[in-house]
Order: sequence, then C-alpha cells, then structure tokens
Amino acid sequence: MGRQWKGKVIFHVDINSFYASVERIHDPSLAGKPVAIAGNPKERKGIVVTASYEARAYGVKTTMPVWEAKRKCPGLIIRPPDFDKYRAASAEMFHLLEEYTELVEPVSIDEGYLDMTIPFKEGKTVQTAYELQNRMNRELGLPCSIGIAPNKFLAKMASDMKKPLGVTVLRKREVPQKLWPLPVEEMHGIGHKTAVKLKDWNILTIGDLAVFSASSLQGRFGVKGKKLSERANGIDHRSVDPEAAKEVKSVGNSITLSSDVQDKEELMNVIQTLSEKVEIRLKRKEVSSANIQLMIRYSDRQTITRSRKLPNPLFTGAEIKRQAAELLNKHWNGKPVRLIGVTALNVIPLSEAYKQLDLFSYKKDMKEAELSHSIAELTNKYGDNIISKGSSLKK
DNA sequence: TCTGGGGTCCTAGGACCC
DNA sequence: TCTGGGGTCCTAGGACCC
Repeated sequence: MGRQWKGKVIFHVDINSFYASVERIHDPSLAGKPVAIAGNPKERKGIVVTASYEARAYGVKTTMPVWEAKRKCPGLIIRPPDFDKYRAASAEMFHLLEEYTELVEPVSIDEGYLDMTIPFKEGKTVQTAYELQNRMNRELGLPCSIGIAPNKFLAKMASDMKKPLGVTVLRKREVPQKLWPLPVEEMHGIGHKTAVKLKDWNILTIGDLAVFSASSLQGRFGVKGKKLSERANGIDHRSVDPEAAKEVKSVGNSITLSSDVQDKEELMNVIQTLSEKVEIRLKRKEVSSANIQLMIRYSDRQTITRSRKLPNPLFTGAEIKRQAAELLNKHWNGKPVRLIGVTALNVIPLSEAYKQLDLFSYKKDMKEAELSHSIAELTNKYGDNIISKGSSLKK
C-alpha cells in the first residue's frame, strides 16, 4: 500500500462531550451515566452546556433548560462547570497532538486541526488516527472523533459524521455521495437564519447548495455566499495556522444577573467586578486595549452594545471601570437589566501599547495615583527605555 | 415555567477628508 | 439654483461557533 493521498492530509480532532468527559476523569463514578454540565437554575443560568451521550439518548441537548432536561431524563446527574479543570485537560490534549506534528491549530478548548501532510509521506494515515484516538482515551481519558480529509472544512465535516469515537475519512471524490445528502444546516458555517433563507430558494441539502450558481449565491449572501458555494463543493484553501488562536482580538466578561436589576448603584458594582476580571485576564495574556465596550441585555432580551475608542490604552481595572461606567450613564435607558458585560476590544500586545502611549495626554487623562501605579508596573516589566521617550514623566 | 458565556467575522451607515 | 466619487475610520448589530 503506497501513498494514496495526492494533496494535503488534514486531521480534525474533536473531543466528545468535552466538559462531561473531563468530569468523568475526576469522578469515575460518572462513567456510563447520563451527565449534564449546567449552571444553577435558581440563578437563571440553568441551561445544559454539555451532555454525555447517555444523556443525549434521552433527548437532552445543549442550551436546554435544566428543568426540561430533568423531565426528559429523570436520572440526569448535573455538575456545575469548572473551567480551570477544562483548561488543564485542554492543555494536555494539545500537548499530545503536538507529538504528531508541529502544525496544530487550536480552534476551541476541545478541538483542533492538524496538518499531517509531512508526517504521512510514508502512508499509514488511518492507522495513525486510530493510534492517536487510543492514546487520547488511555492516557488522558478523553474520547475523541477524528476527521481525515484534504482540507479543513472537509476534515471538520468528517469528524462530525461519526460520534463518539469515530475515525472518518472524507475524500474529495466522496463529496457527492457523503456530503451532498446532508441538510444545509449541518454544514459548518450555516446556522438557523441562513438555513431559513436558503429554504426560500429551495436549497435544502448541501447538494442543492453545490449545484446552485456561485454568482447568484454571492449576490444574495456576499462574501459568505461565495464561501458557501465553495465549501459545498469541497473546496477550502485555508491552511492550518498554529499561530491563529494566539492572536486574541478581544477579552470580555459578562454575567446574567440572578434577577433583573434596575438600581444603578448595583449595576455599577457589577461593572466594577467585571472590569477587575477583565484586567486580570488582559494581564495574563499580556495585552492592553484602548477600546472598551459595555453590553446591556434588558428583560425582553433586547441587547445593545456601546463602545468608545480612546486615545490611550488602559492598564487597570479602575480605568476600565470608569469607561464602562461612563457608557452606562450615557446609554442605559433605565429599564431592568438582565445581563451586563464589559469587553476590551482591539487588544494589542503590552509592548506595543507602551509604544503607542501618548504620554502627554495620558498623564492629563489619569488620576495621579493611578498614573504612578501604571508607570511603576510598566517600568517594572519593560524597563526605563519605554518611559524615557516621554520626558515629561521623568522627575 | 425557556434561552450562558466566551469569542470571531461581516455588514452597513455616518463622519470626515480630498 | 440641490449635491460627485473615492477612501478610511468608527460604531452598532447580527450571524455563527463551541
């Protein structure tokens, strides 16, 4: 058996019901039982985030309210999410994947693409996928499905075809037979809204989409239409980029309040807490932002976002909070609030943020105490060379 | 007795400039 | 005496994904 792969060989690795699987590692008594990870229903966060396959057999689905899930599956075991645990398991998973190739692109906490073209000069593709799957299971306790295809899109669709614990090959020439019969909403990139619009055009399956003229799709759906047409025909030129996930664009924290809040002071307190969380996470990622966004969801679920670009990057929770508070003062309509969120947009690496600092206006904008606090931190981290160009700050 | 929280990308309109 | 045509930046909202 020689080499049978003409183009690239891409793996898509997807952990099966990731959160539930991680909980099972820490509590083996959960094995084989219907488990759901969900928030506390009393705090209105009682929706299923992940369900084990045993729970899914009862009809328990992601985003289903807990009371409904329990009605469908009375023996359902509910666990609250524990993201520290999940992040740790995720790190182990990507470690293992990197043993197979340097070209690993994480897409989310529990899935990633591997460009296996080079490792497969010698063949043995499918065997290696099974070996990887077995190791994930044995060494990490993480069951996964693997899709193997000549590009990312087809690999993703392939890994979806057999869950849990599948290894599925999807060759380009198999697209008409294996991909086209699927309903459009199963295509990665097509959600509910687009599926409804496509139905108006009598496009029900991926095959319908594939034969529809690319130009008319582009006319109706713009950039997305062109992409849909390509994908339906199994075309995807994106490469596996290990750096992609590292370039964060925004960092935010939001919370659905346990009951609607109309008291401004209370809202300000929440904003304070959220801003501090954002500060911590920005620091951990060594980034900063000059664009703060406030999100408000009212009781009727109407959601607004308001943001403002600032002349200088922000470095402390207090600064972030001040911006978010200003946005609340200006844009809140006074009606009861269900959710509130604070996000740092357009984040940039700290080293760049310092270069961009317009120290003259920076000083003017800030309270003296905050200023010295920030500068002390900057100097501590980056040394005097950053500060030296702002001579006005030198004592 | 409904619908979390973390993101990315795209679009569209208005301001502003030449 | 009635309103061009590009371009860029900013903001808000929406669709989608896990």
